[in-house]
Amino acid sequence: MAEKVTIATVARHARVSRQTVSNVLNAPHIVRQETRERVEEAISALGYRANQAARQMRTGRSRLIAARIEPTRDGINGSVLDRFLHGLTETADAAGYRVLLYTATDDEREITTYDDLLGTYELDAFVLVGTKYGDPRTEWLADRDVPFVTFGRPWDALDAHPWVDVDGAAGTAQATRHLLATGHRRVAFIGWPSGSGVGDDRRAGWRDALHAAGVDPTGLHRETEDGIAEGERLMRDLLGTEAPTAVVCASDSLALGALQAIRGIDPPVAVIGFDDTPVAVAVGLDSVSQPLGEAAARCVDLLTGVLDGNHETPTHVLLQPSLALRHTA
Amino acid sequence: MAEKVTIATVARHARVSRQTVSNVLNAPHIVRQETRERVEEAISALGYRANQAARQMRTGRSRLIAARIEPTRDGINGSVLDRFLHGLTETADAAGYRVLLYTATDDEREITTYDDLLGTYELDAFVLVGTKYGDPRTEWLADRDVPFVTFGRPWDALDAHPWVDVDGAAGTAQATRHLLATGHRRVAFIGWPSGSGVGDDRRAGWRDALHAAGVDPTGLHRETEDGIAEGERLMRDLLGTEAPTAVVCASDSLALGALQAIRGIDPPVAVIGFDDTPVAVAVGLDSVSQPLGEAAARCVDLLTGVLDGNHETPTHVLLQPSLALRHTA
DNA sequence: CTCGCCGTCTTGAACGATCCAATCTGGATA
DNA sequence: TATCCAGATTGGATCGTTCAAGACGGCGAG
Repeated sequence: MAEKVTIATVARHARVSRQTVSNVLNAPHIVRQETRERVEEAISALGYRANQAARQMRTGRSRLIAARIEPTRDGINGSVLDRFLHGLTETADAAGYRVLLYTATDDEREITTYDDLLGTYELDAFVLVGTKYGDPRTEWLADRDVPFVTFGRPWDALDAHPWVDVDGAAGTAQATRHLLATGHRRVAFIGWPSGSGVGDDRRAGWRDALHAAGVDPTGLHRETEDGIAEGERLMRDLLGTEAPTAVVCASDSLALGALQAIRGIDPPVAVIGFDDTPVAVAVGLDSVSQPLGEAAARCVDLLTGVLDGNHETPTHVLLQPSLALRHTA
Repeated sequence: MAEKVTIATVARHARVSRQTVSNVLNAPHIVRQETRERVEEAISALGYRANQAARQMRTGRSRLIAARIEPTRDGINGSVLDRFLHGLTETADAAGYRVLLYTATDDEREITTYDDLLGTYELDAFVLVGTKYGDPRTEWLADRDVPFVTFGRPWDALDAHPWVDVDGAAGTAQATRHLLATGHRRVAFIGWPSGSGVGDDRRAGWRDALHAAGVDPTGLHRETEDGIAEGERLMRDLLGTEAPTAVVCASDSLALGALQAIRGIDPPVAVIGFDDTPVAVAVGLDSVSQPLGEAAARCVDLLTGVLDGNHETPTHVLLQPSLALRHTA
């Protein structure tokens, strides 16, 4: 077992002082080129790697970003988080940061966890996925000047903190326009009850697209909690009245339920879901696809912007979704 | 902003020395009860938290465990990892460890990443998900005496290193027995080509269960790469010959394909998948369910056993899966 | 010629915890 | 009263890095 290679080993090897080695790493421009090259040579020859703990102790920065991994709620939508996390890890890596996972069963515990992570690990930043109106977590973090980004807009105060989001309204609008373009007029919408920012946004996209096309949306929409069974129930309900010929859903779960409700109906009712989850891919359901990798990358961009003191970076990013067309619309 | 609370602050507050505070934290039994209580009181009054970087610098241990998050291969099976990671985070947390994510596109890069993580962050251990025959990664880690556990057996040398796995053969056997018990005789199997430990294991479970029931499995099995389209193709192929009345599949992807192939056939062919992914839940597919939370917990157990020098813990854990019955069988 | 400045490099101290060896305390024993 | 001992406590050194301040030589301006 070779002994540990520290900055002192490198310094000895390159016949300079510790500080000069440190400067080569952290402020290369103040070191003369010839010296710099000698040091860099020594670094790679010895396989030196800066010890993060020691660095952290001095600078107070851990180069660690915390992200929450949730208890796989629905199962269907859980995979969105999975893809987001992967993107986050990849981009953070490239920026010299690492992603630390944490979980919590409720908001209060989550805040305790923040305290813990900050206190013992000195985390640099947090990434929150999904926030609600008046979220206590963002408030807590903001109060303490802890850098953080949310994936999802703070609907009640868009300028409260940095965020990255996908334009849900644009997604449902795009889906609706696609259906209109293929000849449908009675395009329905199955979504969530009013009050959730995300749900309202997605419904608005559908409504606006219909209005723009001169179609009256009255009677063409239903609201419910998320879930396959609920989607099926509401779709049957829609079919019972003046049946729509197509439907846009606020989630793949709802869309999957709708698909089950229309089985066997001819001509087939077109269905478009939201999130492009693996389930949608599996059953060939058309769906609005969120650019999750891109979203994760932007989260990291925003954070590094704040962390590296670059205040010129924008603090809000709204990404455009795309339509994954298969064969249900 | 209150100034930082260090071990010295606590010591002053409790009118003892730093070392005594440290002893209260790391070796409580050698401190007189009265003193200990005074120190503990000071700790909670001041909200003191041991600084991990400082501790790590002295002890060389980071209390960090690395886990890989993969690029969501299939999408369907990706969610298995998601659930596993959640369990890992939760259990590690309880044991005083944190989970750090990493990714890599290929084995070579992954090993470079190990080197990096060990060098700069001094990671305590690794959790690998899925290993192949003669995996270079496990070899590299073992060579350097880095503690690690795999979720998935090293099929070529079961004693090579600690592992946790789910008994796939038991799962397919259970599925097969269930089908036999409900009156099926011609129970087919759609799996992966020979050579993958996991695939061979799952096929063996089916075959053994048939043998035990006195059913000849000849002509009742097909092999292919994973995927929905492949599952559908092979199911049609099976139907073309002496049609089976039920089929057990090595994955939910294959099972989903099989389901599409048998649509409209009466009496319906029973289908059972493997992994109990969200897709299976969504479409009501019966599936063999792996106890992922339990598996993650056991991984942490094994690691802490090694890390805390407790050599009496077992090094292999084989868990039993269960059958999630819905309505396709 | 001297002074100050700049670029380059070096030295000592500090971050907050743990380990080690030395010291203190109080009670039992000679 | 002096001695000893075990248990509890203390101060100093240390981990590897960065920060702050200073040293050194050369150069241009006064």
